[in-house]
Amino acid sequence: MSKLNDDLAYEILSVVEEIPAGRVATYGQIAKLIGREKNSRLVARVLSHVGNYGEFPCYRVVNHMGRLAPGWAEQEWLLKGEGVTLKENGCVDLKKYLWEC
DNA sequence: TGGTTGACAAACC
DNA sequence: CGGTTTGCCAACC
Repeated sequence: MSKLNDDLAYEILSVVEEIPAGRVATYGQIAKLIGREKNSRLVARVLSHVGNYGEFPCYRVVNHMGRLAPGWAEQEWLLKGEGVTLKENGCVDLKKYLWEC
């Protein structure tokens, strides 16, 4: 196992862990925080691979449109449980719930 | 070794 | 916000 991959996952999860409840962050936001703004896909890839590795609130991470992860219905309920409302299209109100640092 | 894919983003309409 | 086009970079085949 490459330590590079593990370290990247650690950085991502470390940021994800700092996301407050009832708030969401975009992949680009996290990618920038870990120094990989151009590589927002890597963040998504890692999160998809770890799933719920260590009870990390990866469900608070959405894409730039506020769209949730495809093939993951549970994420919607989790966000609702935090007080995040989703639109009919399934997009989060980034104007209100986007995490600002 | 090299082309395709992707839990994406920014720019444009 | 929503579709379309382009760009980026690592993983996958």
